[in-house]
Amino acid sequence: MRVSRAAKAESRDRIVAAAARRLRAAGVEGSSVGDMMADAGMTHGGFYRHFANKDALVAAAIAAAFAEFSEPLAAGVAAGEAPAAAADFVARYLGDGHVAHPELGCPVPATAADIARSGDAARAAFGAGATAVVDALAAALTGPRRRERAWRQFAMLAGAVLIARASDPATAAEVLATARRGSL
Amino acid sequence: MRVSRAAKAESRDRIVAAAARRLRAAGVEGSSVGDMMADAGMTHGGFYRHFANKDALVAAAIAAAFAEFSEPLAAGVAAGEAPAAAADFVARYLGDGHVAHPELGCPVPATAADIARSGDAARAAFGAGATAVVDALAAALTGPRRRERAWRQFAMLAGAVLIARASDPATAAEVLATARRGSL
DNA sequence: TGTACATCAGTGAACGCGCGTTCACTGATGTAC
DNA sequence: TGTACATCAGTGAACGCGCGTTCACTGATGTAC
Repeated sequence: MRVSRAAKAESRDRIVAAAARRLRAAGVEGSSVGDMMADAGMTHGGFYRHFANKDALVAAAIAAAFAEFSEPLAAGVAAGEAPAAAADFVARYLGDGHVAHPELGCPVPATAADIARSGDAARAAFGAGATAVVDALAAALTGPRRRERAWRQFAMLAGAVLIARASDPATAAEVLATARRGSL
Repeated sequence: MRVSRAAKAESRDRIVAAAARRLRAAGVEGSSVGDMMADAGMTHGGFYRHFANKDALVAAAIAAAFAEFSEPLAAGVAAGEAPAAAADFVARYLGDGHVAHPELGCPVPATAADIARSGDAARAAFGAGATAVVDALAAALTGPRRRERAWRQFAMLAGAVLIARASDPATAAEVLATARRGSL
């Protein structure tokens, strides 16, 4: 049963969106092609009409995950409200909801270690996504070396959430409270 | 062919050491029990004489990896040379060698996302390891809120290396150079 | 200290299972006239 | 605009493979006397 070009494009979007969520929750090796296709409402056999292999989907999903997660920040910056958007981004990043729900969160703590073991396409998408976040954060800063300070802040946020998710509750609470108190 | 108690303890140490390296290089799901046993010079069947299951080995290996990686820092602090030891630790952390060789590096960027999906034992070992690093870094600082500043610095280091490993070369170079210039 | 036997560390085959990928098939869509 | 045919999105079975774990077996170690 062939499907229209528009329907195919919608299928692809659903696969990428499903993958973007599942990859953040379960990791690259913990997310099977069959799982992600089922999340998108299809069976696994049709996968290769859309992607050459699993790696290609991972690369597309990483780009989509960055775009989705940083959309409010990017929109605020585009609207000329960079400082408020950046403050909201930091508060959201260090919030309990973000720590508890990696599937909707930043791709850095959720997927970076897996992407480090992936191909060039996924790494390029990852680098571009991280750079876009830092560009937006830098737009909210004033004074010298804004871009450098944005990079260090983003690295600190990602490291804090990464450590919190992997630690016992007491350690997680300590690193998060500390990060919230001093967001650089 | 039964083996002496001392030989069994040595076998266990070899398994844990092999796992500590392979888990950092390949991740939890990318490191099979058979691979790690082969690294330790044994076949996979004997594994369950030492550990109840793969999760138990992961927890032991995380503790060993933290101890191995932070040993120079801990030794320097114990010798009363905390500031020099902390400076060496930061330089080593952000060095090209550490970025290129996760198998001998900090467990945070290499394994945290996997440990976040593991059981309580692995998370407890992870939290204890991270806390020990921060305790040692705090010993090198002066002034108020030393422990908080040590946590933020460690989170920034881990985030920077995590992002660098997962990004294209240009982005990796930028985040590393930035982290080196401002280590908080 | 010497002997007889129970224990158990390590081996290698086997288990059920899920993985990424391939393929024959279907029928609706796209295209050529 | 209508028709005939080629295309191809999606299905579901199948492939070879590696996974975590179990188990019967071995022979050296540990223990009881």
